[in-house]
Amino acid sequence: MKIATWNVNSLRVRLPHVIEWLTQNPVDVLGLQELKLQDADFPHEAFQALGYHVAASGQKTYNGVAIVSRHPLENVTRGMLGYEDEQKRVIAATTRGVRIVNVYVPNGQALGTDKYAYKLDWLQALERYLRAQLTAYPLLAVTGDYNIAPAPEDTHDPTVWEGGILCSDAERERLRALLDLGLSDCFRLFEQAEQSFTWWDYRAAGFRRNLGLRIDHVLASRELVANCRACVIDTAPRKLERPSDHTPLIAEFELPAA
DNA sequence: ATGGCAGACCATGTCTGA
Repeated sequence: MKIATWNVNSLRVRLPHVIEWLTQNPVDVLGLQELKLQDADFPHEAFQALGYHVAASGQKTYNGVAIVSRHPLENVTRGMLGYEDEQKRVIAATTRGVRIVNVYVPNGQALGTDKYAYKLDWLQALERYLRAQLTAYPLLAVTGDYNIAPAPEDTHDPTVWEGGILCSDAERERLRALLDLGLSDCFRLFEQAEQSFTWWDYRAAGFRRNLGLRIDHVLASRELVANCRACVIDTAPRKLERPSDHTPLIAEFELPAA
């Protein structure tokens, strides 16, 4: 079972890329973030035509998440129970016995801002939410744009990023708390090339110069991670005309017989 | 030292992103 994540930065603009990518990479599950469109405008037909099922939670202009799945989606939920939030950042569903939680973690803008406080509060709510999800669903994958680089080596230049937004101690502690629930960062289960990133700034030729960050992750529960066979970044879509600033990350699992 | 690009919106500038 292949489970992928991709922040598309406007599904309206990126739909051709997503459809082409799914055609070339027929993953079982794809978590999308930053749809930037309302549910009424979600392009269901394009995914149906490829044989995919979709559950979405969108809003106008900002945020928005969806789960695209080759197999039917069950027990779809939107948002985090007990955490009121106008911003559409969480969607979850079960497919083939695996619980998928797909998240778009707040950016946080800058340390000390209201948005930063919201990010830290939101991450605490995510911890509570995932603790409950793990209890109910031992086979759990959490896909998403976490907007946190876990360690200095997940930035192109620690002297630029360390201590700042996406790399502050408080953010990393919140991510660590998620891992401490019994989740693993699938990417680091395997030997990887140095300077491996999932996001590059549009400005200053960031991608060409590989000035990136690794901020998109697939976390897997103990029961699921035992069956993880690979985790790779696909930089191909970042090379296309009018790309998203993020590129897909794919984790592959050998599932125990149902 | 700063901004640099991209997307959305009752747009011709402003907000947000990371």
